[in-house]
Amino acid sequence: MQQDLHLADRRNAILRLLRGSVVRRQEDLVGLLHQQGFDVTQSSVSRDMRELGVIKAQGRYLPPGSELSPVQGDFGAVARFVRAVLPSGPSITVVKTSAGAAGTVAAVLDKADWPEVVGTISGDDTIFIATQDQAAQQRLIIRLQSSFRIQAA
Amino acid sequence: MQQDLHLADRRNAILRLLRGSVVRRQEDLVGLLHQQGFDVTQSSVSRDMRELGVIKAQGRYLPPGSELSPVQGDFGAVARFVRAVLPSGPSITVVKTSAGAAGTVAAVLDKADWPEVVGTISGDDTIFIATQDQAAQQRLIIRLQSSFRIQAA
DNA sequence: TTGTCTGGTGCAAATTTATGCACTATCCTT
DNA sequence: AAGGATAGTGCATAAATTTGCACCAGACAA
Repeated sequence: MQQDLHLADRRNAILRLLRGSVVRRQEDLVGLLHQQGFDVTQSSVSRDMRELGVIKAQGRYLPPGSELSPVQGDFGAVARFVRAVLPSGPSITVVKTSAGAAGTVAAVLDKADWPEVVGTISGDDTIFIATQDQAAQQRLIIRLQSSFRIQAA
Repeated sequence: MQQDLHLADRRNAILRLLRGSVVRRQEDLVGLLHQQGFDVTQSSVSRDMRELGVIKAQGRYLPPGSELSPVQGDFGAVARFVRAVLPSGPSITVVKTSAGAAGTVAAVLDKADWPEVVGTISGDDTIFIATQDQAAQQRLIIRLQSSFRIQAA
């Protein structure tokens, strides 16, 4: 199939468009492609998406390589300060952060107002989180690890 | 909203399920959740997805942190061997790979049979790709960078 | 307690996305 | 040159996801 310029060009255009603009629906892409002279229907765009390995996240389409940037709430912003999440006994969970960042991270946690959290206090690089019991603690840890994308202790 | 155990538990369960199984439709998730005792409809799952920042790629749902999806075709498998993509004049593009990997990478490229490629030859850690003209070369470079997820030269 | 307010939900309808089928242009093989 | 595969596509339709609306339960203030 050497010389199917149309298809190849269109797919490159799609990748470029996804990088440059916010595309929420395949129809949007159809419109943008039309502006650039590509006469194509949503059907083909749907197939292109699959072929290119395009990702849909937070309600928008993103090109394959793009880092899952659009963070998740405020967590993405502080995730890099979090060093570890460790249980201490059945109801206390300790979050270690880089120096001076505990307050910032704790603020985000407080704001999140998670149901399993009874209370938190934070020092310079450490946060103590109290949960009602071990079950809640386990849920909390799963959630923390997920939110900050860290590996299990 | 302190103590909405139901919702919090369900969302943690969703994250766990997404990590452990291949979920292609929200209905699948509804089924899995039912098995675990969560009585919920697809509507709520849809909302959970948005809230959790779940990603949909290659036709399946993935938890937020999960690193860039299960490769795209064969490219994912060899992407880590690719060191750089550089233009040489208006029609030759050079791909640098780790020692000994050029052949493997070239094989994948040949198999892809991209329209803008006229021909390729490979050494031990270098691949030369010939394109018809500069326009094709540019499209090729964009495509290579996208496929191998490397930053522009 | 009683009246408000708010978050979470299901239902059903609207919107989006995926796909079966038919058709065309090309490429290959003979 | 002819016949038979194949890829790419649009159309129409099926399948999947999102969303407006109404309702309900718990939290709060008076």
